Amino acid sequence: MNFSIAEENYIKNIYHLQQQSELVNTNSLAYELQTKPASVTDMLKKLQVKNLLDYEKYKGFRLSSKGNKVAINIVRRHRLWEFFLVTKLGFEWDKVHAIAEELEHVSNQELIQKLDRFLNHPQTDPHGDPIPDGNGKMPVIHQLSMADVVEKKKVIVSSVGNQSPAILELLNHYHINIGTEIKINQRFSFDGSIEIKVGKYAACIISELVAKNIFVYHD
Amino acid sequence: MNFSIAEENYIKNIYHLQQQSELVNTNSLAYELQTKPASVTDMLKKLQVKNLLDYEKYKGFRLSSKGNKVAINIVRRHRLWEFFLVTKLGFEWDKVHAIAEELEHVSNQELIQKLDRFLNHPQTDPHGDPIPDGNGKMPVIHQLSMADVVEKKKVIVSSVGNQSPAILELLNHYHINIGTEIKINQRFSFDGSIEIKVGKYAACIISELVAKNIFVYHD
DNA sequence: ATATTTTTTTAGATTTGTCTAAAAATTAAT
DNA sequence: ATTAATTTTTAGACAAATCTAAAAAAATAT
Ligand SMILES: [Mn+2]
Ligand SMILES: [Mn+2]
Ligand SMILES: [Mn+2]
Ligand SMILES: [Mn+2]
Repeated sequence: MNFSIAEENYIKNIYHLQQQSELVNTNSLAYELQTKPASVTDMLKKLQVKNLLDYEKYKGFRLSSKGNKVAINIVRRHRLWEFFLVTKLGFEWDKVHAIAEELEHVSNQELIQKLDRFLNHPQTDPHGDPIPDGNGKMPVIHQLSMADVVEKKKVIVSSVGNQSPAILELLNHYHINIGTEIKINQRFSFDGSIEIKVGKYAACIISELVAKNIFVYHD
Repeated sequence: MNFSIAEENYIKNIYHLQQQSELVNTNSLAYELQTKPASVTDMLKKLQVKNLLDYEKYKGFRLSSKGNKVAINIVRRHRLWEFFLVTKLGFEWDKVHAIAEELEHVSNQELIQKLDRFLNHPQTDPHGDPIPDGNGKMPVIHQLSMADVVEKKKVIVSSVGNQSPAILELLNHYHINIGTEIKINQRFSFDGSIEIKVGKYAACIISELVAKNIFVYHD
């Protein structure tokens, strides 16, 4: 079955919202898609008719198992293209989302299968998110963003999302490299900054933006 | 300026039809786009309003200079993606057109510029067609398909569009390789087949399909 | 020159996806 | 338990892109 770009964008965003809460509501999906609640309701009906959605008026909605499969396939395409854009074309990690948002809708099975092989079956996209395989299976990722690590944990830097000279300069200043051990001391909710301790250096604070771009191994 | 997928498909196909005849007519464009003449007329008006088209009712139409620039840009994207699909992803030359037909509409300047660099600024697509540069300049191509060579001409094989074992087996049988000198004896209009003479072997006939896939240097 | 055929355009309808404004249902507050 | 606020849905309109059927213009044939 083939879906329109609009349908695919709805499906994918429902999928993402479901990662946070079992049932999705009209307003949050409208916000996510930058559209109006009335438009969402219209589309929900169409998706329900196509058996992609479990939906009861006024009661919220969730993807059906069929809808879930479709969603994971779109996510797969999106993340593979993001990986391609960063590793092959040399894009910065923060510039690829908008482009992948378009590329994900080129839905040719063989294209994605060949792209996956060309990229050597990557496990995570440039933001550290897992790339589902052709059967929809998500790889278990041990790597995660430092912005998501709990306090008091010791971690080891596995990769850096942003390859720009600007962040590399900053990481150098913090004495952070691939393999560096970092202890998360405390997270400040005001701006999402985190106090960390790197090796034997004095504790210091990194911004939320920096934390998001440092990926670490977790035990 | 940004154009819809439908608009881009119209613009590109008008461009291609113009290569054969200065003025384009409604029916042939409708045929090319697999749509109805009435739909074409509708779109022509829209393109005229956007200054992409010189159009007078009942008198045929052609792209404006602005429309031409847009068209060449779409052609550039299409051919770069085709080149990518064949050389990087390992597609057969005859499978890439439909996919490039979709990819060409992902219109991000930086994406195309980086793709071009990644591919090492290719001059021709897998079908031997020239790839315009970022300024719309078409490279002068000395290579052309044997299906386009005039009779009595001697040529040298430069490349083969189709890399499949099936055609390679056949070319082997004809004693044709890269660098082989071929004389075009006669073209038969019934099926587009061509009688050729390869080296000192007896003259033989190749099908139009084979001829289209043999690219040659021309003096 | 008139009639016939072909090409092109118009008129009006349809599908998809969107919107605003108003109504209905649900949830929260008094 | 009413009232008020929020959320969701409906009703009706609109733009883009398409279609069919009919009218108009141009090209061709007699
Ligand atoms: Mn998208
Ligand atoms: Mn991502
Ligand atoms: Mn296209
Ligand atoms: Mn081509």
